[in-house]
Amino acid sequence: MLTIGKLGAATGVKVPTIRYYEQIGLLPDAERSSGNQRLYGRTVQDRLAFIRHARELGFPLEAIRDLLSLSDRPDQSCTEVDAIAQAQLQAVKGRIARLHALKGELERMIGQCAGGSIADCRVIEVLGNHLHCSADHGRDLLAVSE
Amino acid sequence: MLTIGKLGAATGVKVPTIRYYEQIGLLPDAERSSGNQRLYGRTVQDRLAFIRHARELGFPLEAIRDLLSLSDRPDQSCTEVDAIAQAQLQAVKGRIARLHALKGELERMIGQCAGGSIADCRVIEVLGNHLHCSADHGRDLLAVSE
DNA sequence: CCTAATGTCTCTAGTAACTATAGGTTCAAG
DNA sequence: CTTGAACCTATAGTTACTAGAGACATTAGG
Repeated sequence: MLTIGKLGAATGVKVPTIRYYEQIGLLPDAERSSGNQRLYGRTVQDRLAFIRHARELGFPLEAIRDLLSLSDRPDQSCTEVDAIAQAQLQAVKGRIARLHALKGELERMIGQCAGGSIADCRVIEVLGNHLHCSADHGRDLLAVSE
Repeated sequence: MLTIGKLGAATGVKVPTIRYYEQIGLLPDAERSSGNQRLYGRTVQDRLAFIRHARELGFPLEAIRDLLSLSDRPDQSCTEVDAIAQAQLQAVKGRIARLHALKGELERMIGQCAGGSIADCRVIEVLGNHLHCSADHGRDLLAVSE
């Protein structure tokens, strides 16, 4: 059995975050030692590793809650799980494309900045102009959960 | 001159968000009509469009504040400008790298989810297993602020 | 065994960046 | 001139944590 600190070290999740996950019901209420300290077994460690990993991949906690409840009913189709992952992938692809465009603008700005004033800087103009922008202005799935 | 609703429609920013941006000083205090309603001109519209796009790209409001300060003071010395731009460029590069790793991970997960039942679905297993993961666990993949 | 350091406990409050609600005012169409 | 949409302020709620205070538990060294 691990204390909360050991569990945090083992999974890379901070101690207050573990307590927070318990509080919102993402982890079960922990067993307690004689001195009222939380104790964790392998099951909870695996569950927390899953949460950690899913969070790193940008899944919001509610999506993770869904995934965890789905995995408790392993006979159902994984279409729903796949859909969540697909949505995340689309959002990520869009972000990469837009960040590449911005990277180019910043690099050009830094180059131009070598000798002059920034009056010529086009970064703000470009970002402010829809015509120069490849973004789809629909809802950004990742924007919510960061 | 646009009302706040028209401005929101023109830029894709919700009305309460515009008022919030004014409140935190990201937008200037708006002109008011005789009936105390906010009125906006082209300058503020451009500024808000810039904020919208920068937010889509994941920049925190404080970074956007920095970027805007460049356009607010176009005579600013190039040294300071260069430092801010370089910092933003580094942030963008880091985000691209992490998003790229994330993209690969999601694609692999989806590839392994062949549409069967959850019992066979690799997505959940992959998410729980660090050994299948190429992500850098030292840092939050999606962390926005550097 | 005692002590000091570290770890853990609960609770509250703070953060970013909004979003929603309540209760009132103004504007534009019919 | 009325009606309904859009606007106003102010407050509170959201997500996913993070930080702090003050008290109890555990562990390593002497």
